[in-house]
Amino acid sequence: MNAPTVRERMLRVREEAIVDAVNHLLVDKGYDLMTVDEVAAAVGIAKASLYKHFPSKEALAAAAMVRTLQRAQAFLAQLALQDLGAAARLKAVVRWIMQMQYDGAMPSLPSENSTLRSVLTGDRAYVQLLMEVSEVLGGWIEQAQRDGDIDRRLPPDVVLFTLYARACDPVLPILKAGGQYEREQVFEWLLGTCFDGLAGPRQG
Amino acid sequence: MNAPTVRERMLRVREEAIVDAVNHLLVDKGYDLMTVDEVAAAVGIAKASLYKHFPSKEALAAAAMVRTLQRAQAFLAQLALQDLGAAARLKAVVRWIMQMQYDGAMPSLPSENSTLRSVLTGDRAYVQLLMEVSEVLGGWIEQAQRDGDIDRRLPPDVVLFTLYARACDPVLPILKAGGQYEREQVFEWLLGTCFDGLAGPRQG
DNA sequence: GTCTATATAGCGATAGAC
DNA sequence: GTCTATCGCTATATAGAC
Repeated sequence: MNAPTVRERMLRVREEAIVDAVNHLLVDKGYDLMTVDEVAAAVGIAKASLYKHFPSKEALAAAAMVRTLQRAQAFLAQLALQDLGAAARLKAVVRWIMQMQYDGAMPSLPSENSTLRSVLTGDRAYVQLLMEVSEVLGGWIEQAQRDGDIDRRLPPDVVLFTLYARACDPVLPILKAGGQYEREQVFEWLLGTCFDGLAGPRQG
Repeated sequence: MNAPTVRERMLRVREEAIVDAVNHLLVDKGYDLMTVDEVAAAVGIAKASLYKHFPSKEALAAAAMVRTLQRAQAFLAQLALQDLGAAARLKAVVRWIMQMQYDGAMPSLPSENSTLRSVLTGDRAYVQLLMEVSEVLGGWIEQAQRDGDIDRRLPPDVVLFTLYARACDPVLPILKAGGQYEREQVFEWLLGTCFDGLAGPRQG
């Protein structure tokens, strides 16, 4: 690979700006309610110009979600370097998800039957990344079960789905919208209900 | 009130059929992807006839969600007659939600920023019912906290939102779609993660 | 109250000039 | 690659006959 030309760098910057706008709109309105006109307006270019960069609305959304997954992957890699137990790593992941969502930096994962879901399952890069991330998390889950920090009777994939579901939990946005609790306090409560349940820790 | 005429009864039956079809489509595709044409086709009447019964797509969805809430309310009333502790009642409610969803009888509650949410918050009957249901659940939650079955440090509304969120948890449909676990087994796992967390019960 | 046919509008995507 | 202008389709909602 040669060094990128000025032209290529400008293109890359422009496309980053597009993905930023898409990301913001996905957070704000979700895939179905987001329009390509809005994306173009947010970036400050004409709609037709958008289509020179990305071939479809689906590709726009996929690009944003792929970038989110890449950031998640980077966070996992950084976590893996630290001297932490498996359960502590999993909790850090959930906390990271909540922080990203609270700060409006991460779109909700698509629930079943959504348009976005079918878009993403058709995107090779996204599926590949999701598999890699799941691989890493799966290893930590099994380790946490051996450590006795996660219920050994739960199949690892059930645990994995439950963790992923934190990325589309409506409780966080509701509590944020309510505005009567502190950010960190909300994180503590939701981390608690996730790992210790509504009953709370038994030996505290 | 006089006794209903034959005409009124036929009207009511027809509208029940419409709400049934809407309910089914809401479960299947969600509000945004459901079209009024589909509803009409499912009922077997023309679209224009639908609009004689309900003034808009929004009203259709609201009617279906109101009926769901009425059924929830009836279940709560029945539960209140039984000799159960507060925590046991709350678990029964969560189990009921999961059963309804598993059997395709209950649409997912709308997450934040969805079209359906703004539709429902604008519907007086729905909001009123939701308040009544929340009142009952709120009482049980506080009792369960006094009993020590739910973490006393959690604000009751955080607990309430967490329970409501079980009605739009993607983990249940994913596990159902996977098809590799038994229905009752899935309920046990999800009930467990809800009340005892991923860590599981500590003194079991 | 049911139908057929149509109005109206929004949105994804494209044509074609520059 | 950027723009303006427009196509083509779909979906909500309505008109008007019966």
